[in-house]
Order: sequence, then structure tokens, then C-alpha cells
Amino acid sequence: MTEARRGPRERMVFSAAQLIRRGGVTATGMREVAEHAQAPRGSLQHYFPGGKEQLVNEAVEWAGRYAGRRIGRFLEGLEQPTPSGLFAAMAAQWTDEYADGGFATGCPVAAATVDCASTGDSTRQAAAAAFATWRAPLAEALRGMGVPAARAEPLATLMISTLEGAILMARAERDVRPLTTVVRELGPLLDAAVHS
Amino acid sequence: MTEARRGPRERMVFSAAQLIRRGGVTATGMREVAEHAQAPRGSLQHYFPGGKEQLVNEAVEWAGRYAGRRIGRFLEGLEQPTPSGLFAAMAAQWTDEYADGGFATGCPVAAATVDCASTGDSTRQAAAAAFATWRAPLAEALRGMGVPAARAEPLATLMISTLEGAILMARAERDVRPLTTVVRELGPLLDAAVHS
DNA sequence: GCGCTACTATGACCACTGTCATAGTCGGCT
DNA sequence: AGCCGACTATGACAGTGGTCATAGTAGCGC
Repeated sequence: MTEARRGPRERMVFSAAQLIRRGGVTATGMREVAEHAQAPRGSLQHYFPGGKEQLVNEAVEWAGRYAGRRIGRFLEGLEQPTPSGLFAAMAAQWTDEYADGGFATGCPVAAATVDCASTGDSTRQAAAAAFATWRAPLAEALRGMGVPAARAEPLATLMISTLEGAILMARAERDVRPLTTVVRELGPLLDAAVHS
Repeated sequence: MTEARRGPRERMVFSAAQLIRRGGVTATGMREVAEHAQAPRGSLQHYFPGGKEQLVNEAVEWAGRYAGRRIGRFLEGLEQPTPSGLFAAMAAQWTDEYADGGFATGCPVAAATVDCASTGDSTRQAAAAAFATWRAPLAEALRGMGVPAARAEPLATLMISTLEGAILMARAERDVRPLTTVVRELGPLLDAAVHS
């Protein structure tokens, strides 16, 4: 996931996202980001003249694009594409990560929203945009599975909301139970939307 | 909601929860809490010898008890108690708050989880306990409405997860759309669990 | 060689954090 | 009155945050 062979700028954005996932926006320092990215500290002000706000916003945007791109990958991995299968795959990414890596990390977009929604408006907008770039391909995938166009966007919102909440609870409990539970409970509803 | 007539200790716990709701745990300072509670700064170390960690944990526990107690209130407010109606009432608390107060505040338990799940284990446990004290009366309410005992807990987890995620998205978008959407989409599933 | 740009390297600044130490005040008990 | 516990009031400490200023280096066109 890391791919060390990228420019220092990209590495810093990536590291910022990774550190925000852990402890939130306020708890991640600029110096810490540079160190984690093995990038010179002086490059921070050079690549991100807008300061921390710019760096955080780019990290959030990056996370949104990443989540959006994953939807396509999940679709390819499903032999029999169904809404519930897609949702299960989305959740499985987290259960897998938690299974072998501990429960240290959450969703960076959620962290940015919690920490910046009331203070930094640009970051809040970045988070909203990230959710949108995640939701769009998801709704498109649902339509491709036979979900009526009018239900695709609402169901995508439901899926993302439920997943985000389950991630929260799973981290708090240090147990994947919430993730597996919502997959099991929400699956039938999602599949029932096909051809209806 | 404030009720200024309480001891300074309770006021500080309450203020801590309120400030954590806004900007997260790391961004809320002890001095800020004392000032917000109109309590003397010297009382912090007197009432909370465990420092910030203790204060935050108590704020999270308080939030959990508050959410749990609200379930009963919502039930009383429903003339025809149904799972979907209860879920709608839970979400309405947030849409009401966002309608006339802006989107400044989120759930303190979510904020504590995001900020402390990987660093402060005691706070993480407090968050898990808060979710539990919220989930228990909710599951009990569902059973009271005719939901089979085996489905009550999973459905309660689903409801809380979905609500938490919708709160997140609503704050990011500065729009109650996610909240109203998940209420509309999840309602039928919840009601279908009655007598089945 | 010069000059220019891209990038790196440090050190300093001020604001602020959580925590501790110390002194002060108040009320009630005996 | 004296005393003692609960609580309040402040100041100081060491650490860290983001940001700025300044100087240095590498590479390239000329």
C-alpha cells in the first residue's frame, strides 16, 4: 500500500492521511508527517504553502479518491455481483485490516469531519467532496446491478453511513462484531432493491 | 439542556462533552473546559486528579448515559411505537439541532473514538461502554415492540452505526440529507423485523 | 564561470498545552 | 477562638504546535 517510489510531495500527503487515520487531525503534527514520509521538514512549506490546512485537505481528497477507486476493484472481485456482496467486500477491507493490524486506524475522512467540521470550513468541504467521490461510483455500481436509478443514491448514502458508524464502533470495542453485524443485517435490504 | 444549577464538577463534565462534540478531544483544552463551565481553573486538578484523561472519560460516560436515557423518552413520545418510528425520533434529535443551531456539533463518543482509540486505551474503553449503555435500552425497546430477541441486539447495532455515520456525513455536507435518507431507507427493514 | 529556479536545511518565534506547586479563602466543627 | 478539610486562585514549568526567516545546496541553461 505504501509504494515508497513516489515524489516526496505525494508521500507526505499519504503519510498525513495515514496519521490522521490514527489519532485525528489535531493530534498529527506537521513535523510528524514529514518524519513519517521520510521527507525533509523544509519541504513542508515549499509544497504546502497553505500550511497544515492545505496538507490535511489534500489528504482527505486523496482518501476520497482512494475509496472511490476501490469500488471498481471490489466489483471486479465479485463473481456474482450483488449489492450485499459489494457491501460485504467494503466491510471486509476493514475486518481484514483489523484482523492482522490491530484496531489502530479508522477512516481519515471521518476523522477530518469530527475534528474540523466546526472550525475549518475548507477541510469540511474537502470531507464533503470526499464522501461524494466515494458515493458516486458506489451508486453507479448499484445501478449496474439493477437497482432503480432513484434508489441508487439513497442506498449508497445508507451503505456509507452504516459502514462509517460500524468502523467507529468496531474501533471502540476492538471487535469486528459491528462490521459483521451490519453486513448481515443490511444485506437483504440491499438485494431486495434489485429489480423492484 | 444546560441547567446552570449543578455543581461545578458536573458542569465541567458537561462542558467537556459539549466541547468534544465540537472539535474533538485533542482540540479541547482543560482551561477551555473550565472557562466554558464557568468553573475555577483550580478545581480541575481537585475534581479530576486523573487529569484530562479522567475528565474525557467521564464526559464520554455521561454522553452514553444520556443517549441511553433518551431512548425511553423517545418511546414515550411515540403514540404507535414501531422500530422505524423510534429510529426516526433518534435521527430527528439531530435534524432539529442542525436546523436551528448549525452543524457545529457531532457525537462526543464518536469524537472520542476517532481521537483516542489508538492512543488512550481507557478512553477507548469508555467509548465502548458508552456505546453499550446506548445499545442496551435500544435493544430492549425493540424487543418490547415485538422484535425477536435474537434480532434485537444486531438491529440496535445497525441503528446506532447508521445513525453515527449519517451524523458524520451530515456535518460534512452541512445538510440533513444523509439523516433523512437513512431514516427513509432503513425504516422498512426495521419494521419488517417485528413478529417475524 | 554566472544566474536562476527548485528544493533542502535549521533555527527561532510565539502561542498554547497539561501538569504541578504553592498560597489563599471559606465554612463548619469542637 | 482554633483548627481542619474542601475548595479556589495563580504562577511557573517543560513540552509541542504551526509558522516564518534565512541560509544553503543541486541542477541546468547559457
